[in-house]
Amino acid sequence: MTRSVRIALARPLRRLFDYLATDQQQPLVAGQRVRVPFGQQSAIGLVVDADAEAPEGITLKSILSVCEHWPALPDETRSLLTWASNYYQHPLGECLFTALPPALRKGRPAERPRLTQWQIVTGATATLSTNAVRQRALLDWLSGQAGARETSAVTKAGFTRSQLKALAAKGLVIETETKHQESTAENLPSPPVLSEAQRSAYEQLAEPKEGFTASLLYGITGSGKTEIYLHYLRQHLANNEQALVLVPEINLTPQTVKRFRHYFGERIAVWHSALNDGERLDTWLRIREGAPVIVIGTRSAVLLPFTGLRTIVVDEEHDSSYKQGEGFRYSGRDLAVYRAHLNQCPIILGSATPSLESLHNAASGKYRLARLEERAGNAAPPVINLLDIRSRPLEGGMAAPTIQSIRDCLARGQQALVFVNRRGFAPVMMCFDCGHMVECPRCDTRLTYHRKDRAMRCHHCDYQTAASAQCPACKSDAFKPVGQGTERTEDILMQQFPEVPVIRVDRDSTQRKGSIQSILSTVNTGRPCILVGTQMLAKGHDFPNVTLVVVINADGGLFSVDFRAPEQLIQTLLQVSGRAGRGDASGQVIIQTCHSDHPMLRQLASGHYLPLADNLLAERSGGGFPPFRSMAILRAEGVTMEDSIGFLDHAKQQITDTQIDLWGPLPAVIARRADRYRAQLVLICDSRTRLNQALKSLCQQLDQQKRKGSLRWQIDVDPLETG
DNA sequence: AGCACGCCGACT
DNA sequence: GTCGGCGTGCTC
Repeated sequence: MTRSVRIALARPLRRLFDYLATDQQQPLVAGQRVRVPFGQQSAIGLVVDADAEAPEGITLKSILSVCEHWPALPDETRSLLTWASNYYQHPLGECLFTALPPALRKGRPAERPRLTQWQIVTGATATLSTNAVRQRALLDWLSGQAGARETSAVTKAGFTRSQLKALAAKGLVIETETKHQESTAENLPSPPVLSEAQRSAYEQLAEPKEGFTASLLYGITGSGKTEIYLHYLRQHLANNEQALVLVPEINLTPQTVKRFRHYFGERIAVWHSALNDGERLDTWLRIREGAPVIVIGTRSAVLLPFTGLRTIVVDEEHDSSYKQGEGFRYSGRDLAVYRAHLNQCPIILGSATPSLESLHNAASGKYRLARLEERAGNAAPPVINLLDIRSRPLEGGMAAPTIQSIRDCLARGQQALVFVNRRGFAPVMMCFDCGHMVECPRCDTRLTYHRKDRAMRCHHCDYQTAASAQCPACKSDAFKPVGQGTERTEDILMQQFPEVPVIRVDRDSTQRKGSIQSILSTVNTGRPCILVGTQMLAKGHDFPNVTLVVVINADGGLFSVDFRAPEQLIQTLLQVSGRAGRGDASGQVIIQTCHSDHPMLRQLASGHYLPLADNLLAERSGGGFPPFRSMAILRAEGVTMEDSIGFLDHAKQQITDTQIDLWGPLPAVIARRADRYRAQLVLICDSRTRLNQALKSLCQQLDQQKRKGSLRWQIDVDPLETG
């Protein structure tokens, strides 16, 4: 019986490949990177099993080379991904490779990029030409620095690599290489003192000596959860141990990092999508080497190669950005819980509006619950008012009492925040004579209007076209945008309040003007102003002088087809309400609605999340939805709807377990996207294990069967969106 | 995913 | 008569 090496490749294939190890090579171990021949080319592979039984009837090829003599992926990370591959039914190779930084995926050496420093050459005589303005400035800046500075420090000061190179060529500065070293014993301040309420919540958290324990930290907005995390890390993390702090994309701001650096200095490592390949490789290897880092990162940080992970924190655990929306559709939060389990270490899940999943786990005793229901400092909880806007005239989406409240707020010298709940809402172009709306030629969507560049765009594909002044159907001039996009509201506010700045914060305005920080500099002065915006305003940012929050339209999520919509609506409304009155002045919230008698909204006005969540959980239980049952969706996308539905019907027949309920197949809510027709089959089951088994065998069968090449399918386990 | 092989339209 | 379109099949 011959032996072979089983290898995973970064290909969307639900299978592994076997190779022969050459004699002169050292014995391989799982997790090692190798280069192997694959088809007509070569590829980087990861060893999954170094001593497998060779398959019969195939002539195996030999491994070409070994990238390094140690496993790039440590055992624990590999276990995590192997589990995830099985749980999410995603090919193992693709799962393993998403945990490698791009440089290592491409076969680059696993070495930390050189750390170069630059310093002035004393006594250099070369002269700079008078037009070398930036080089002159750089030279001045460098001579003002004590000793050599790293390249990153130079670029942070506003200079460029090419300016450095130019000065080096003239012999005016010199480049030196230094070694990476973990800084030792910095003199760092103790975390801020905890309040009575914070201390009591802190004491309810599990301690590391208890092994794997998940704690759900329910702390209302403004209660100071971050201070609790800081204390916990300081108290329980030894100097040689690693920790992971997951945060939603939007919350990973320079301020957040600065706050952690203040208390943990150079131990803090940051991981997010904006890092370049060099930075990714450097941070990744630092973690792989076992440096005692505290990583603050977004979703993908849960896949980093820790070897001494002892504490995990997931902040805003309910946040939907923890779920990857395509490809390897993992939940960063759920993988974090599994990872804590693998490491037998504690995990803290924090939120002001915990997910129903986590609350359910707390209720069933799987998680322990720590409650923090007092705001830090002097801040009182905001008062929430429902304003019924039925048969009230609106201007830019706002009723007269709303505008009056904004006026009063500004008159008191305070700031107002106007939140446009635009989930599924955008300004579309409509003809007021014939009612014509412009649709995307490739999708079942309407084009949205963007005033900045007078363009109409599809939010679901890359289609765009110039906006016309007349209705394309009847040539009427009454062709205008309708809806309550932020732009319309901004207009009206500027008309009504010409004396104060109106600051719009949404994806458009932040992309155009750079960082959200610069946009918010006006807000930070504390002077009266109005913030108008979408989701972005609801989380993360602290606006001490905002005392009034207006929600333009709360009703979007009340009657949605998506079973998660009510939960998301409540979470968003409470999160945005939490922006009001975080300083000394108390806050007020106005929620405009056409359903002020809706029980859910009435309960929301009391400001308490947990009773609301209980009711929502009861509804989920009654309807047989998650978290009481497990759900997965099989999605298909083909050239015609018949192809997609036909494929799903066929798949449906292959699911033999009668304990699995099958809903559909049905066309997706947006049935046509980029000229492809989408449909889905929902699978739901009491037992997660049974569902997993069924999905596994379904995948196997579907992989084997021939089908139209144009048909694509995918599985989404624990889907967030069921449209 | 990539790549090759394989059959049908507009071009030097 | 060829170049190239992308449908189909294979990769240890």
